[in-house]
Amino acid sequence: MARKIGSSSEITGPRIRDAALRLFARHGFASVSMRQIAAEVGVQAGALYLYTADKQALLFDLMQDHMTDLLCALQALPQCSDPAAQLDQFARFHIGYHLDRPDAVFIAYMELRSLSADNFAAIESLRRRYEDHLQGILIEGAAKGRFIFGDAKMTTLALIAMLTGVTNWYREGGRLSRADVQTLYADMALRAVSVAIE
Amino acid sequence: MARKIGSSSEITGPRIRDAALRLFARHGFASVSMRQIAAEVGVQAGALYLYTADKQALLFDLMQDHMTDLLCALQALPQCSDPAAQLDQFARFHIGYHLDRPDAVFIAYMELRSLSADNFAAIESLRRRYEDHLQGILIEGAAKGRFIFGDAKMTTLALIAMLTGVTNWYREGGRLSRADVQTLYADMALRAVSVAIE
DNA sequence: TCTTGAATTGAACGGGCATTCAGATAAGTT
DNA sequence: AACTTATCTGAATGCCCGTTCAATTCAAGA
Repeated sequence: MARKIGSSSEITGPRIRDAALRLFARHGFASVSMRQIAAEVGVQAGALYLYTADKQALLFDLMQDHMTDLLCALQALPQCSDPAAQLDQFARFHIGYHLDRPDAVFIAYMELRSLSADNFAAIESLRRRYEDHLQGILIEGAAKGRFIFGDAKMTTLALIAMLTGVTNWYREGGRLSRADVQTLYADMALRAVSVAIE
Repeated sequence: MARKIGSSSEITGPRIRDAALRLFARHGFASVSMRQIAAEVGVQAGALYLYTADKQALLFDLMQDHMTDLLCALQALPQCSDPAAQLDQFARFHIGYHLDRPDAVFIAYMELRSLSADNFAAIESLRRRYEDHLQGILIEGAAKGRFIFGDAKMTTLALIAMLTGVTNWYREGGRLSRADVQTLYADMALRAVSVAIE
């Protein structure tokens, strides 16, 4: 037997990417074999190579799409001029976006070292753009005298690490709701740069 | 040829653990082969099994020793009663300890999913004890009216994620000194729970 | 209905994997 | 110097890896 009934690239392609995303997130890129991904989709390993050049490209595409989508969604946020409102919005956005895509986020932070040098550089530059957005908010807030903090770059990285950490423990249906978590993290971020809350 | 000149378990044992620590941190547990570790030490792969039951035990021992040492060092800190001083001390300790052992820390946070179920539970329980220490400081500070925050458990995890994030970017000899970084992170932690700085 | 090309199989390739173990050699002890 | 024991080799075992490709079958347009 060869071509399967009901088969089409519009179905198999996304199914491969979904399976790879889930398996990479759960077990790690290096531990997942092409055969495992294929089995999840219900095809033979060879069929994967109609949809990706190789395993590395599969990982890179997943990461690049995630980062691109993230930057797009960030761009689409409504503008506001008050620094505290901007930081609050950023924190809520980051938490919400990350809680919606736990697997993609996990991969984007854990599998950087599985990328080839070129691919790593490409992803790092996208990530850098995201960080720069937050850093811009912090610097503007400091210039306007609304924020106080020690070092803009370090504070940026510390805040992003803090916010991203939510994916390590948050589970749907737990003690705290999504909105609770967004508020609590946003408030912590604001206080961390000396904005009084309540 | 068989036994090598100058060979002894007191030398080879630690060298194997050092090599494994460095290689696991750099390339990931799943990507590192026993042959690579052996080559780093200058010995054949079979010799590793005089020092570890298998590859999984090698990882587990590294992680367990790291967590045990961390808890020991935490215990050894001088006691103080002021909540703000306690949090400041904890933040400085965490940053300093983690900057001293980047490889061990990296493995302890990245390779949890490479552990067997039993080993994972053991490491998680050690990590839980560390988190509980910080949570105790936060709860006591809130009870004394010195700290304000939304939720103790969540704040604990957020602070630890923020502090641990330092290992992602700090490099010896960079723009900020070790002491700078400790001060900046400690101040952010304090502000995040509403303690006024300066 | 026939033809074309998209989709997939299944086998094969060369290689690396963790782990085991009999045999060999050096270190240490008497 | 002789003996014991700790240490290590090197080959072997059985398995899984990523990737390729000729052959095959289905879908869809003419």
